[in-house]
Amino acid sequence: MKFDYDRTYFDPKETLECGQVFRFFPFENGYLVLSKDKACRIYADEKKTYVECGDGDGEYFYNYFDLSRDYKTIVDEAKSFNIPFLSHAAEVGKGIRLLNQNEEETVISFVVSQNNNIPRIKGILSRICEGLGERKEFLGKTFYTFPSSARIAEKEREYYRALGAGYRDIFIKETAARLARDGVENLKKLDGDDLKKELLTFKGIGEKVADCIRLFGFKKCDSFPVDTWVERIYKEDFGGTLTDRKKIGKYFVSLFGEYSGYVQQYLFFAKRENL
DNA sequence: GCCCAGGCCTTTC
DNA sequence: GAAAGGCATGGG
Repeated sequence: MKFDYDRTYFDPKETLECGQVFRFFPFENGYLVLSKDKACRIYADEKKTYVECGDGDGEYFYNYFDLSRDYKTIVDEAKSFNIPFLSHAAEVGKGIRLLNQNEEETVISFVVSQNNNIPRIKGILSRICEGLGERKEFLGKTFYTFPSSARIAEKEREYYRALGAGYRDIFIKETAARLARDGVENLKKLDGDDLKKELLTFKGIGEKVADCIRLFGFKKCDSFPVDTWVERIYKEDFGGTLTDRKKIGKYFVSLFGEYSGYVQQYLFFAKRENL
């Protein structure tokens, strides 16, 4: 099946390239996007963005791309802070949408992300899926599903080392083991503060990764992950003087409240794309 | 060879 | 509680 949406507030490149997701690839005139065990094709013309997926997956991807939310309000709200760089970032990134990603896939993905670059993160996750996921086809193209936590936990750390995960090998295995043992449902029940506390008890999950997981995997929008790019934005574009990343994050959340996650994405995208 | 990447853990003070 | 060192790997 296929559906379309006004491109103004839903742009494929902006949504996929703003650092929230790693399993997507150039495909024809757009992208192939993989989530959990599903795939879709996404592309755009001047006016509209199109999503093509399996007949039973329309609702899944409508929700995945967060299409029931009004992003005009969010962009206007971001601009209303009257911060020049933010107003600019919200304008050039107004086609960004915060995805509703699978929780367990998000946890593992951001454990892999620490002290790492995006192309390499994508490669490691691809190889995990190729090795442990289920082989499927979509539009004549082979893809692999994201494996269950139990499946990931079965392998020894050396397996992930051989995939190029480096010292994160043990974090991947142990995090998956705990997710498989405890179940993700328990995490879903927690409120934002308790969720973060719980995430911080996982080895390999610190402040920044916990913020990414609670934002991208659990839609806690009062999150402002601070990585090297955000630290740069804070210093160069906000004239900030704090050096502690935790304090920088608190500062931004106190400023942007429930819009923090969206604002963070606009800023990150604009900075990284040098727009 | 260098420095950096959506950082975190352990040790030490 | 803060600061410093170590950590795997690949891209630029």
